Amino acid sequence: MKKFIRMMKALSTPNRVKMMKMLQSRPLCVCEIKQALGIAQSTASKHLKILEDAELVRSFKVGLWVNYCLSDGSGSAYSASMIGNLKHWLDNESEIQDLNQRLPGIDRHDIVGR
Amino acid sequence: MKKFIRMMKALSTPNRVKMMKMLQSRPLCVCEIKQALGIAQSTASKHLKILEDAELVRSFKVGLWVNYCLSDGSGSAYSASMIGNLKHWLDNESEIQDLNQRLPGIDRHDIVGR
DNA sequence: TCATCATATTCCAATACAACGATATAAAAT
DNA sequence: ATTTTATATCGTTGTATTGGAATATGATGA
Repeated sequence: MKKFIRMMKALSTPNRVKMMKMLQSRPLCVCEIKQALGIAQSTASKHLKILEDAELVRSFKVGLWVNYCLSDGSGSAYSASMIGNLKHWLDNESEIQDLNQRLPGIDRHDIVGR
Repeated sequence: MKKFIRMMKALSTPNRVKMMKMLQSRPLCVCEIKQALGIAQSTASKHLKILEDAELVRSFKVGLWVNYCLSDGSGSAYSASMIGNLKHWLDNESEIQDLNQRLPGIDRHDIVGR
């Protein structure tokens, strides 16, 4: 039950759902996500940790960057199912379409400081 | 997006998830649910309203009682999917098994006052 | 009409959560 | 070694949520 609740809570906030939708396009680092959503870096980092704890996302370091990508779902049947559902859900939402449009123009190398 | 978030929030709390699992067995009135979960009547009523707003549950009056049952999902694709998933999810959880065991012994006619 | 019963609503306290700024950590580059 | 860069963590603040007690609503029955 705790795992299930953790997953549902993780996906109960627009910014975290948006992160999931963005990660469907490609792996992203924290600063790219912060940039795309217009939130503080600390906020982005904390949200990603919550998604990771829910096994919805995994991370791996590449030099200074930490890349986040969708989990393969092997850790939790609930998460696997939601990851799959989200692939085709919410695509018609203008908030998501706007994001998908901006995302290709966002590159970690172009992002200034904090 | 708002509908989706509303549904996820609705299912982000153990007591509301338990209500969904109980309603898989049979329609229940507020006092039966309050009894099964050991919570205040006002709390049960409020939770059920949240589930109803998320289109996970619907209600109909039968005399003084208000029966709650699972929604048929026609109102929201997200809710329909989650209602379906919940049918086979969480059945192994001891919290849910305990509930299912107690549920047959709970009858609205035997529940005293507030 | 008045009392009763099940439910809904309101009010309040306690807790949880999202967001930010500031600081700490850790890996590269100089 | 020191500085720079990306990320993580900490502390705080405002807001949302949960839960219960008290009260209101609405239907039924005497």
